[in-house]
Amino acid sequence: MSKSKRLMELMMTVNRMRKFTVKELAAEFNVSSRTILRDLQELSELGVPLYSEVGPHGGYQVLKERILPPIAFGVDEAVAMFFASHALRHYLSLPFEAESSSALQKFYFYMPGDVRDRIDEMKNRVDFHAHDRRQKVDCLGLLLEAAVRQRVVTIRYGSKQEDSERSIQPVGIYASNGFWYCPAYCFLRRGFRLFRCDRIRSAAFDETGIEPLDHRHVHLGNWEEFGREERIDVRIVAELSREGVQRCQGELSHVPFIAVREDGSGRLDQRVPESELPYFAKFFLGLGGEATVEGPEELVALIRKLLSELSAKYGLM
Amino acid sequence: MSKSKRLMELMMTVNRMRKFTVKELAAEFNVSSRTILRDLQELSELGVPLYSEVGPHGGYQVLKERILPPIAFGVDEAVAMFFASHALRHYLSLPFEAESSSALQKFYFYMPGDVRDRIDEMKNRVDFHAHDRRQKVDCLGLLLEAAVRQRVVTIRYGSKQEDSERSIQPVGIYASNGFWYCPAYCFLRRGFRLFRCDRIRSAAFDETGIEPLDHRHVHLGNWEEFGREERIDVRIVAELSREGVQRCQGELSHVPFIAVREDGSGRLDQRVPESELPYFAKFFLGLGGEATVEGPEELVALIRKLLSELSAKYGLM
DNA sequence: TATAATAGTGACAACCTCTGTCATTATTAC
DNA sequence: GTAATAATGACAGAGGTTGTCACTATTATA
Repeated sequence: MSKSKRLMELMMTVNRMRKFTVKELAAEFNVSSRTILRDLQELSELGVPLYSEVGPHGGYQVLKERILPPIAFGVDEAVAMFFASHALRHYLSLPFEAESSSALQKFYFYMPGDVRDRIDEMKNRVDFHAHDRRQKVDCLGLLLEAAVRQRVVTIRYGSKQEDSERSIQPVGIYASNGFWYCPAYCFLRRGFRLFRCDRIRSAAFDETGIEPLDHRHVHLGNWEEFGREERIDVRIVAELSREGVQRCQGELSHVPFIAVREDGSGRLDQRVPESELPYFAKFFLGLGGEATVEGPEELVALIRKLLSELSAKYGLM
Repeated sequence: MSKSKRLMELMMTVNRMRKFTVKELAAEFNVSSRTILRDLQELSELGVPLYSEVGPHGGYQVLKERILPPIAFGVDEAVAMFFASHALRHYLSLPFEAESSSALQKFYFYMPGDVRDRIDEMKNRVDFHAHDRRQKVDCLGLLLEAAVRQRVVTIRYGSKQEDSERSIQPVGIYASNGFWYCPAYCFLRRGFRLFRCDRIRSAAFDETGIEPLDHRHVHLGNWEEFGREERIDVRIVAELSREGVQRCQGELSHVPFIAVREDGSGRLDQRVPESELPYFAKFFLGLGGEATVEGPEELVALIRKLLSELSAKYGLM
């Protein structure tokens, strides 16, 4: 094998292995230890961050900075990755320690000229928005670590009514609509609940010895299925104007079932958990004249109640 | 310079240059043409997709698949890029032709073992949500191309009231809240307007010969500043409950100015364009009892009007 | 049709780099 | 102390690399 090829393969090999000795590599590549030593020095000069320790159980290591081997990317692929990563700048807080901007700069810098040109062209023309939030969330890394390692976390949580202390076992974290959310098993409520990370005032791994539950099979994709047996559905029916249809499609978090007519108006007919009726009452109120709720009766009653409260507040009755 | 180093640099060089001849490279690297030919063949064997043409104006080219040279990434950097790109799967439509998933697979495949482990651990535990939408948008690529190349596009647009045909010159496109938006200069209204891409029923480059305007200085970051001279601000003041504060922070698209008190309640005091008062009237109505609007008088009047309409509709008066 | 520009191949000798071996030093765990 | 490991230097020989030259093939252009 020629030296150049050996160097390339060596680069990949040392990246694959956490730890290795010169002897091992010499055996693997069928060359002498002396040669491997010289090769490793050359890799070092090429930028691979090697670190060595002498003595028994010593050996070589690659430091946490790894070399990504040469990868063939199509222009569009590289561009897509670039803008996806670029979108992370909208997040004030990320669960990763490193700033993604450094990775982005490297990526950009090493890109072939025409890809870079393409990116430059598009730089101010494409974006994946996220709501910009001022609030910084410090606990993301801890929550993620807890989710990965199945650990219990004690948090102080500011819910709608008041602050409370509780122990949770996170399922994971996700960003949505500019906020970070953490679904977790709540030992207080004995069930899965959704927490908003910016309302977590403080968080730390549990020290009181609460035994973690085995929730390795629960993840972001399926946690909602667990512990929701008490859910009762009611059927909402509402008549929507053209604008009402558009706002429902835009603002409801789950894609609503709406039969849309030729002229753009439509009719919503959807089952929702009974517990969410207060939310929908306010939602349809916010649509003003664009929506007319026909059922269920409880929902209409809630809307009437809100209406009279508001009428009183604004001096109409 | 040693052969290995020359090969590495050669790889970067050919990636940087669109087109090149053997002679040029020979001059640049101070070696003979024969050597460069041998090197290029070796690069070819290593996977760089080279293509050559003989004759005058011939030469070498690298095909559109480019080789990304070795890059040193920290674990966190690679992880961040991975998840950012992973988030693109939420988008049914993207302005890039390539599927980002192919890039992601390559990226993942070539990653050092421990980085891959780290990603696997986190795979179902971190996510950047985007509202999942059923609608597919076909015109994204065209709009983006038009924005980059300063071209005029003729669209059929379904606005709040009705469908209409108009010529626009896109500024760019961005995804927000699950929808794609396209700010553009509208030749019909003679000003910049925001279009929602899924409401663009059809789009094509203009054929009627409308002269594009020079809007190269207008981009996603500043387009709102152009052509908004008629804007009149009014000052909204509202008292908010704890929940009201949270909903305002979550749902208003611009970060609102809210003075938050110890107990979580707060007071909003913000200037907004007068034209948006109808929107805010409905918004505050949707907050129900969590908000009490104190001013301006026009806003309160709008709310009262909505209230009495709704009261009539729901049989309260 | 001739000419020039380009890629591509083969051969060969000179040169230089790479490789293995050996000797040696330094460090550290056990 | 001993064994395991990295690190360095010297040297000779093997083998790879390079430049030159001669030649072929293709193609745009005058």
